[in-house]
Amino acid sequence: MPELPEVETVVREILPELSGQFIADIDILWERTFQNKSLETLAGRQIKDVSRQGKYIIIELSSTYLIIHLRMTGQLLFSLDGFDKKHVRMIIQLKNGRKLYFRDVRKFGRIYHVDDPQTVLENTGIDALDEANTEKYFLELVKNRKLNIKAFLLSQKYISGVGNIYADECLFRAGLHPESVTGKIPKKRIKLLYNEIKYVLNFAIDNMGSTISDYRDAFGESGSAQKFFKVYQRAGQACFECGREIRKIKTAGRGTHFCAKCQKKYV
DNA sequence: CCATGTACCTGAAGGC
DNA sequence: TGCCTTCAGGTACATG
Repeated sequence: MPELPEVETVVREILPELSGQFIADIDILWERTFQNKSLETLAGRQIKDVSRQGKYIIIELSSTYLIIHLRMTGQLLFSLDGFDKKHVRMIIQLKNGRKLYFRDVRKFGRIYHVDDPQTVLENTGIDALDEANTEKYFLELVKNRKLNIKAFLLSQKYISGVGNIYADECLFRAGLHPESVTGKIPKKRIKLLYNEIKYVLNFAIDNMGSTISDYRDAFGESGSAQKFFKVYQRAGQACFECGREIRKIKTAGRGTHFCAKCQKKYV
């Protein structure tokens, strides 16, 4: 479920709440959620920082790390009045008495305990919104690749953070057909795509992410960026630009929404 | 290198 | 009502 804007929203919310606090204990309610690759204990450690790379949340502790991936239905939530504990897979208890709940209906999400973040992040590309993802860098990544552009965006090894919703929205705005061959797209249009990626992700962050069904922020609130989708989940409806019916196909194993008139296919 | 299918899981929605 | 299929903000892995 959550892509870069949703993860960023959660990180911004939990950073001030967790920073400087100490972990008292953890409860594991579904074994596979917690992937322990460290010999260090967690109890008693202080939280130094909370950051993000792509869709990974990185919690830096004194000399060790917790790295969280929400996958499809994961939620990181502080307990609130009327909090539904159903589907809670892990609980991080703080010494100040607060608890951070990891709720995850489909059980795909993971919390890794590692001493070196690279053991989890080694195959993850530069974050799409990182300053290091410059236009020049992006043009180099795209060069000579033969996979289709939707698969390129969904892969996390080139740039990270873009998922199925925002890939479709970015491609629409850039006027690019999702099955275009990456290396065959004119430079000018790649530059346009580069700018749309930054725009779409930042716009979604400004709107606290998108909520389709499961996504909630750390305080249980929905996002609102879904109100502005131009193609995602609009199959059969009229394109806002030209009126043609939005189509849905399967690309790179995922449902893919696009306008055949507005999005040009380069092969 | 790239495409496709499967696996991991639960639940909602649609067809009959 | 119920049974069956398909689909879902993700990713790892196996196979041509």
